[in-house]
Amino acid sequence: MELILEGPFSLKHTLECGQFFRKHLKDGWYYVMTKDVLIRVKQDGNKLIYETSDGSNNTFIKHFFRLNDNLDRIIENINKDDTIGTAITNYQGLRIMRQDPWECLISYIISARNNIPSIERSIYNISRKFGNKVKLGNYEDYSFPTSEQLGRATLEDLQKCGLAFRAKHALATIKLVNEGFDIKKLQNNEYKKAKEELMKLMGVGEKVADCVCLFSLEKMQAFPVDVWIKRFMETKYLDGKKTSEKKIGEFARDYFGEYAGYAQEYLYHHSRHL
DNA sequence: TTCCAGGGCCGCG
DNA sequence: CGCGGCCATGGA
Repeated sequence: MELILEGPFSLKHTLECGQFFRKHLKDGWYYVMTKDVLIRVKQDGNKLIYETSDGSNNTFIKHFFRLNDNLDRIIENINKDDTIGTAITNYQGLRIMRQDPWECLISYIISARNNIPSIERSIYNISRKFGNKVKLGNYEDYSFPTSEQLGRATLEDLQKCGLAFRAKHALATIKLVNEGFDIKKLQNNEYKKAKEELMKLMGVGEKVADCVCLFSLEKMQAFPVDVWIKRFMETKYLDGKKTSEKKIGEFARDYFGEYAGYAQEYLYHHSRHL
């Protein structure tokens, strides 16, 4: 199938900026696994050419890649100085994606004090072990396990999948969700309230909560502060002074405004390629 | 060998 | 509240 892009979009920058863990580039196609849908997609100028495992069409693709966001207006909003200006120029068309809240939550609990290849491997392992096989042509992947499916996992299972010390965090959160903690419903709350509720979960602190808010709960002012963004912000925006993650987040939301999360993703990607 | 990874929890002052 | 120690594992 084919989708004509109406605003700026870069599939490459969007998928490779680090926000999303389940993608694989093969023979010029990106294979993207989200929830229980496998997508094969590539970009040709202002066109997206794609196929989905369940027949999902343009509406789904637009939703997933936030193609309805007015990116020109957002960029105009956050383009406050030369530092972010450079990042914006380098990664034109980068968009925040709209991930599934449950998948995003578990993924970022796994991300704690971890590196990206290892995070990707752990997520793949739990999907293979507890999810369902999904096929697209001769390519195979596994759906992200539902909370019910992950509810069958033991601590040892999760450790074998490579979660290490994060296994007990994940297990406690899985249990709470299965007891009725509704993540998706937090979309209806204000940013601060949604974040506060998320932080009641095991393995979810400031940073993970901000990632879940930004990538899956429509909170575009969330500004996740990890080690990379912390160093970069201290150097470029805070006069080289050591500053707490909390204060960096507060500064960024105040400085960049309601789309601070977009600013964060451009700066994060930029900071990792210096 | 040592250091680090898209941190969070816990105990302490 | 803010701080330091600790948590497991693989790769550079």
